[in-house]
Amino acid sequence: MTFKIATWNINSIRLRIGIVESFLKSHNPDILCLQEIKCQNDQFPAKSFRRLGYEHIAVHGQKAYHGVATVSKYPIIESDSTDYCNMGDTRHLATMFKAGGRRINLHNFYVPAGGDEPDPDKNPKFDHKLRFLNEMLGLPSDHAGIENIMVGDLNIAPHENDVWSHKQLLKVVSHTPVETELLDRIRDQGGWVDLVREKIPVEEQLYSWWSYRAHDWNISDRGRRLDHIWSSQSLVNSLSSVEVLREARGWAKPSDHVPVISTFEFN
DNA sequence: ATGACGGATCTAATCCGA
Repeated sequence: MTFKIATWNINSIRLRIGIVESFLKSHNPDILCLQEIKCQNDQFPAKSFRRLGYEHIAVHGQKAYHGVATVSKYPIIESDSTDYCNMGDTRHLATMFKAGGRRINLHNFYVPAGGDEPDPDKNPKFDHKLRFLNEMLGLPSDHAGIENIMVGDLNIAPHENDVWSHKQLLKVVSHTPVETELLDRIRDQGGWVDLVREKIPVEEQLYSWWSYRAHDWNISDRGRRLDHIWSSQSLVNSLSSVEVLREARGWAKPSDHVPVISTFEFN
């Protein structure tokens, strides 16, 4: 039984449903987790997904900002969202799947970006980001017989080779030590494994986001790896491949993020 | 200075992203 899971910060699902459809046709994931859908639940283009065989849909949207959705070819046994920081915003969606004898809970996250100034006393957005991450510290990868996968836009590039210039980004939100160390603690305390770096050596530069503001994103290549797929240690042996779809940044009217894909083989 | 842009909304000018 194959579980091919993709995550993609789409930056408006209504604007980009066309490239999402072509991505689904060309790469055929079983499950797609979206962030920044930027619409309310009843505005989500569910019919487009159903037409392509994604009959199981969980949406947690809001007007204009944020919003996460998980669409699947496999049945979603249950879904649930947690309101991190009690802000009433839509940044988390958990969906439960059965895979053979396993029960797998898939977390779809959109962690706050954190604004410009990396100082929680001066910048409430950075304070929000740190409080959100601190609440994620309690999240176990393996609990009561349920194995977990975590995907999404975590808005942190943890390693030196996850950014185009480690030195130049040390004081830039997304790569400051307070953020990267907190993300390491979330991973280690929860027993999570960074699946993308299991397959693509940390010595290689790897990005999943490039700014819209660059003159030529591909030539300047000043990217960051903000989008992640983690799982419990118990699922690592079932991981067959990962892919970061860099080419998607060059598609017509692209998102500034590209899909990140992991494939599991369960027996 | 990566930031020389691109979303959604109160369709004009503003807020937001990272």
